[in-house]
Amino acid sequence: MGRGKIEMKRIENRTTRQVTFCKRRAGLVKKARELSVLCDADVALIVFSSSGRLFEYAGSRSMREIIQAYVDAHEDSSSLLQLRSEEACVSQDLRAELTELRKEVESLRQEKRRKDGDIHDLKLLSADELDSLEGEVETSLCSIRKRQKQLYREKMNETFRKEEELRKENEKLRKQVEELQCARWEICCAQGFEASATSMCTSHGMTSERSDSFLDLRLN
Amino acid sequence: MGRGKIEMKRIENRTTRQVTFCKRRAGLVKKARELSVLCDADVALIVFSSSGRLFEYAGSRSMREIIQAYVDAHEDSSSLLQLRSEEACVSQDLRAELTELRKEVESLRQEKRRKDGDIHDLKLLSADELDSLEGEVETSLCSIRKRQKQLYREKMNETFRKEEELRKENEKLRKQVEELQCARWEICCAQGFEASATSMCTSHGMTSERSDSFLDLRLN
DNA sequence: ATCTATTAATAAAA
DNA sequence: TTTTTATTAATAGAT
Repeated sequence: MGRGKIEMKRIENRTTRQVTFCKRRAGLVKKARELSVLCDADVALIVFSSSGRLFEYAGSRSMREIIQAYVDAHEDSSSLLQLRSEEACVSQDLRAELTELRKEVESLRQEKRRKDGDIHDLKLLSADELDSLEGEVETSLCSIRKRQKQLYREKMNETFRKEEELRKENEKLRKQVEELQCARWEICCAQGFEASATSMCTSHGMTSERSDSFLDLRLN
Repeated sequence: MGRGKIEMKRIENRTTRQVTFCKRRAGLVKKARELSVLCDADVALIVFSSSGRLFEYAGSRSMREIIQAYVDAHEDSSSLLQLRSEEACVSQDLRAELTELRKEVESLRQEKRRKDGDIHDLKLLSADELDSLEGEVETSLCSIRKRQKQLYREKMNETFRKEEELRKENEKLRKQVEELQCARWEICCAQGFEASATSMCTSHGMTSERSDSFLDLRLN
């Protein structure tokens, strides 16, 4: 990407090297930031120019935190690094908790990655370890499906219960309606059969069909 | 640079984010190496994926040396006053980290319990959440089984390779034996056929069967 | 993992 | 230095 390719070796011309350093350093920092933002990653970049000038970038967390995390990940070499400021400022028990928590988070994350089937972590396992992991995950899957079924049953039961409730209520309402209609019918009878029955029914918006079947029921 | 621009914010789709992370991490490391080589710079790059996996690159010098140089550069350039405020910040940072870690441990533990199929935790999930959990665990199981098969194939290939090696060695040895026996036979011939052939063969513990087939081969 | 249409980075020149 | 511009490189989305 440029007016021509360049060989991947130290640029001999001092000026060209300096210019390239400036441009590429800026590009590298930009890319580091993009990785951090797009992928929610912690990125730390330290660059010393050939003349010894320091440039740095830290995304998501502070440089100190990221370096600390790096050191934690290489526990055995931690003594080689001096992080005196931490020693000076944090009380003993707080630091102990921090160490414990870091360890636990690391171990939980690793276990999570394995259970998530991350290929990089699975590659660290032997055939036997893989088998037992498979067993664990299978068991989990069974439990999850069992719970799904249980939840499904619960919901169905709930639905049935509601249905039954509604059915009973319907029945009750139907009876009330019937009783009320019956009462009204009797009033009709009391006022005289031939003249008033049809006028009452039609004046309350009943269809002649509905009215007929009602009459059928009452008269049979 | 791709089939379209992308917004510079966290990629929400988990799969896309992971793929992008892989690609861009590789790109970033490549660029870091190029800067280091072309411009003779010391470059240190530390990347933690969102799942906590560590990736690193150190050019020109070791990571430890570059980090040490970084720490030294900060110590040298800070006055007493600046150092104090920095330390105060560091202490703040640690407290914040502690809080974050506690939260993360709790959330990882809960997720673990869910993935382990703990009924109490599963009961907190809705049907939809259960479905997506089921999907995740199924996918994990597939990955684990894929890795099992891969490992199995690798082992088989190794076995085949060894077998082939042994077969070839056997062949070579068989030829050596044949040549030696042939040479011995010629000596026998030179000493006279009828009298000495049988006595020589039997005197070196050959079974008559093996001896016969050998004679057959040589005489046909 | 591999491919390819696009965008992004940058080498050289100004 | 910074800007411009011709080229190469990186990579998003698809497969």
